[in-house]
Amino acid sequence: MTDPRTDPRWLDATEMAAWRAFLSTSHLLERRIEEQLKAAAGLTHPQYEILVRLADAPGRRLRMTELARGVVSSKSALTYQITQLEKAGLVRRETCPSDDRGVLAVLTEAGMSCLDRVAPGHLEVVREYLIDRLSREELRAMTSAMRKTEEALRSSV
Amino acid sequence: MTDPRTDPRWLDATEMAAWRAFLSTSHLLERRIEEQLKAAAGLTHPQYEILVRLADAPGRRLRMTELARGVVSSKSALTYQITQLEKAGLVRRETCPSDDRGVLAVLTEAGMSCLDRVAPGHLEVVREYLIDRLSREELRAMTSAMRKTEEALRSSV
DNA sequence: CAGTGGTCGTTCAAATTCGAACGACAGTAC
DNA sequence: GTACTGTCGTTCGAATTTGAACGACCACTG
Repeated sequence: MTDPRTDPRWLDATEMAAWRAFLSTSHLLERRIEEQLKAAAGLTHPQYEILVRLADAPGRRLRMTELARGVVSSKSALTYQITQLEKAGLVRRETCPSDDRGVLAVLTEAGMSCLDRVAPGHLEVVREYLIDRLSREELRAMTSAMRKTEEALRSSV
Repeated sequence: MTDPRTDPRWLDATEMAAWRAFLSTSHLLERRIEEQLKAAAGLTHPQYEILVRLADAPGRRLRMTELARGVVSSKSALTYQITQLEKAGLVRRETCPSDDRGVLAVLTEAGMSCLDRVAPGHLEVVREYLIDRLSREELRAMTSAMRKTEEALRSSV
């Protein structure tokens, strides 16, 4: 384990360029996606991601904590967003039958049809700016890289 | 130009996996970086990025709008953060000599030494979770991919 | 010089985020 | 059963972000 106080290993030009490109691009893409979702459905990106995760889950329902892990947000942020989505009728809360502490977020029919309506336009943005611009080899390498980092970050918490 | 309403080109499994890995990883990494910077220096990531951009700029100063472009934030968010950094003594404002509307954000000596103090620990995180885990080929492919997307997003606005 | 359209940075209200603290419940040990 | 330790989801206050609206200024036109 290196000690950054005594061994400041700077990034070389190539590494720094990679990091900055990643950083700028993730922010720019986030901005663009947010804009598209807001215009198309009045949804924020976190809200959309919640709907997606629920739609993929067995029974279209997930425990709050598990959902928070999936969408990478704090528990309190999820509580807030589920409340918003509940007001909009896209999600409802159920108490967990096997654990009285637990709460299940459940995708409603309205939520499902909202997702069906919004997903194509959203995915078109993802295609237009990211997926369709990458060669098959770039796509493969990026996925591999992202997975390594994701695994490292998830297992370190 | 395809119409998402009539031609919903879904992402195949490989593409979807790539997109989700990118999304989760960028959020997880953002979280980890935020945590490290907060603990090490009481800085947020946006604040740190502002210091970096100013340190790299000629004369260690940049126009507000140009700086906002660089760090990918709204103008109002930048106004807020520059005010915070000014209170901390890391940045000061100057009026632009060539344009009375303009404001220059200038990195102070304290700001420069703060950056020197904080950068190694920050870059160590970037290394530990991203850079050092990637092969040279993955790094190259990721940079190429990110640049394509970044350029597309910057030129479309 | 007055007029016009655009850019600059700031202000404002509203929405969202986070971490810390909390009460409620689960699981285990004794 | 009682006590202890940990997890669950929520609440709270503080900090931050956003887009819209604003006044100030620039550059150009006539």
